[in-house]
Amino acid sequence: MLSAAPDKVSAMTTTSPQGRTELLRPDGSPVRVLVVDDELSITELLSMALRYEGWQIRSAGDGTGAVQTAREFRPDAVVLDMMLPDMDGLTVLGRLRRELPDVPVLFLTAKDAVEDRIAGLTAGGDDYVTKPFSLEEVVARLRGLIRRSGAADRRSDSVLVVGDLTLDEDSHEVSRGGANIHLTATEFELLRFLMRNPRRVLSKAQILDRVWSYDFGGQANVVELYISYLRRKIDAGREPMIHTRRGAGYLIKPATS
Amino acid sequence: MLSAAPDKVSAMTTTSPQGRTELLRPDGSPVRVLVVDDELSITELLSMALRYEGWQIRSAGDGTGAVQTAREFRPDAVVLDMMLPDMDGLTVLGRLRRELPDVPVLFLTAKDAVEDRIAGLTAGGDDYVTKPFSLEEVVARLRGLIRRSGAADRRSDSVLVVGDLTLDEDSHEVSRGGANIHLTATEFELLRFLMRNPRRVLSKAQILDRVWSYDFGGQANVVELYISYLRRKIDAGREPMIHTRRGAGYLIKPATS
DNA sequence: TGCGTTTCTCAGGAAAATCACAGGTTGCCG
DNA sequence: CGGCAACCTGTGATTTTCCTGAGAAACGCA
Repeated sequence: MLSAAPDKVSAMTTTSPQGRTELLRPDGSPVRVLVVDDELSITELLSMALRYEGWQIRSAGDGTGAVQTAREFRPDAVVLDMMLPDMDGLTVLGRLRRELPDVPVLFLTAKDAVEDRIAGLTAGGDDYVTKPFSLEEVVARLRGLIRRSGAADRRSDSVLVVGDLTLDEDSHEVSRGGANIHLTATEFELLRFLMRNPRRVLSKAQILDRVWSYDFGGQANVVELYISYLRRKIDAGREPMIHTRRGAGYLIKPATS
Repeated sequence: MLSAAPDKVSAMTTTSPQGRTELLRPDGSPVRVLVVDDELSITELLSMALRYEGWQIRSAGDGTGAVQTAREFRPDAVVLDMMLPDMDGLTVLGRLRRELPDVPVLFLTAKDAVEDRIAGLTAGGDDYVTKPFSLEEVVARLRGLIRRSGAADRRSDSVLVVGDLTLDEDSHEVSRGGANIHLTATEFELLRFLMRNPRRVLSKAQILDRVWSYDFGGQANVVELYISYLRRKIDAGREPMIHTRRGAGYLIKPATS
């Protein structure tokens, strides 16, 4: 096997004018991701979200198609549903690996299947999320996988910084002005979403769509509630960083400005 | 390097951004490992895990293939199942040795295999693990073999340190703040895995995949249980180093922070 | 074989997180 | 300034996640 894999992604990053951090391949071309799921609604949802990340997406509805597409598309990462109509998830994995030995895979599994036997899936550096998932979660995991699969440089990529607020995606640690802040899982994901889009107004609908699972059926005011929680922990006493744009949404920005 | 011992690996190490220590060959190229087993699922699993260590992997399904591959791949270490379809383990070993006199070999044996026969073999600096194995165990043994086969410097590499907690991979000694701590085999492997990934959240699935045998079919809460055991021994009374990230996993970090 | 150790299952309970609900507050408009 | 819509947040019920004691089974060793 050739070591200098031509399709390897280095953890090169660039920051777009909007302040969004994007992953790019060494030659500056967009990252390529293959999405495999038999439910069209899922592939559509994922494709849209991942395209929004600036990535190039292809999708397949079964194992055969996945392998075929992988062969010519040569993705940098694969999102793979474990429940496919034509073949077992592990079989697909094996065939994918024959085409692309080093490609990282993000598995999608049913919630109750986790206990059964996901043996060894995360051992090779791969990862998984359970259905129903939130888009932020999928994107975050994918970014992690891609980052780690490339040249293992750039640790700073796992840390988001806005003003004196920092969020470490590896250790899940958040601090403002040096002081550690404990966040719950949902608070963490919400803050991550805000911080990945600094100085940009995010509507409640957008937030709901990205941070909460796609099957969330609750009241829209959970967003208000969690923004409230975050403020208590992030802005408590200090100059506020989380701002409300009445009728539009919320945004985060450095305190001093 | 070309003249003296072209395939020799010095125990040169480098520390990746994540804090993981990697083995490298003197010229900076990745370590090469040949995996030999007739069960495809085993070679796949091992290849995945070892590749994740940053090593270059080739695999073979029988003795003939192993010798052939070894000839041109010239690995720095070999993982060799003693039960191969075409020839006896000892025969394979002999032929391998003719190709690569100094390469260290990690034997895979069935649990009930005659142990004394293996014991004789490992006298030459080789090592073995019994099936079913845990990936952490295989990786650790391989690292040891490779480290020892190279220039015999850097034994300090076998000691992991996080804060005032130290773990010696060679002697299996663990101590915190000078005080010796006795751990069982499983506790030791779990702690080693945590300490090899300090300040990094490790999910229960990840831990299960690396620390427990690949055929473990039990409840995922063994991880919780062993974390509990470790805390009793490591953190007892002291400032805790093992932390729970609810809904995400566990991580270890120095107490003072 | 027998005994101490280790591994693991099971289950109860504690703690934490999530979210609905509802009343209070704020900003905006005429 | 009044009224309305949008937003904020206290309270508590429900659910999820985690911790740990007790004991059974497997193991290791003499």
